[in-house]
Amino acid sequence: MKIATWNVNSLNIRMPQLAPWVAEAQPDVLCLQETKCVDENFPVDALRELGYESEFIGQKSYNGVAILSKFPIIDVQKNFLDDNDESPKRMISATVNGIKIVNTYIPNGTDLWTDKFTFKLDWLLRLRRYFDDLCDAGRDVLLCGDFNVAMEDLDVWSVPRWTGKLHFSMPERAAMFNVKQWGFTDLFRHLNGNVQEFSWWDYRAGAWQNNHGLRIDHIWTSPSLTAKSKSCVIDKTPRFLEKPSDHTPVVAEFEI
DNA sequence: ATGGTAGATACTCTA
Repeated sequence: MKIATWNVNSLNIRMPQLAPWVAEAQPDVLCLQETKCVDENFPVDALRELGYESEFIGQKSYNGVAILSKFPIIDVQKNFLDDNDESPKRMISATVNGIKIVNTYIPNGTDLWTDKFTFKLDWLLRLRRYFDDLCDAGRDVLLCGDFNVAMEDLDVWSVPRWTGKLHFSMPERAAMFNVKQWGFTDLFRHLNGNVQEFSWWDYRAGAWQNNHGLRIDHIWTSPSLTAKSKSCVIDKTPRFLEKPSDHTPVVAEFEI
């Protein structure tokens, strides 16, 4: 079973790239972030023609997450239980083939110690509480998405450039580490050792051309699911296309 | 200290 995560930066504008990518990569489950698509406009039929059922929660212009699956999707939860209609649409969870999948678009934070930054830190506390309250660390649990946090030195193209900066600051990494402490393994790092690969390159300042990237898109797994993992790769091919998303997919394969 | 680009929206915000 193959599970992928991809921040598409607008699903509707990316459909012409998503369709051939899924035809080639053939993920059984594809978790999307930044769909920027209200539920009424979600391309359910087009995705069904590609072989996927969809569960989604979106809003106008910003945010939005979805789980696409070739297998039945059950026990869907959209956003946290203490969210309301005005809350940004950043989380969707569901069970597919016995795996509890939690797909997150973790807040960007904008700038250190702004309101949006403290919202990010608080959101990560709530994410940890979600696992404490509603998930069993002894089961197959997968947390994935655009985390907007690079966890280690190897995950940024330049440590001096990023030290203390948004996406790599200590408070963000500590908040993310607290989530990890629930029982997660960073699957890409676990299976690939100390390689340096990135999943996001800023559109600006020639970041892609200079490989000035960050690894901020992640697949984290609970112990029983880690034991069933076979591979975890970052597929850079969509980032080479004209008008790409600034993120590229991360794909994991399991013996399930 | 600032700007560089992209997307959605409607002349600005978010990333």
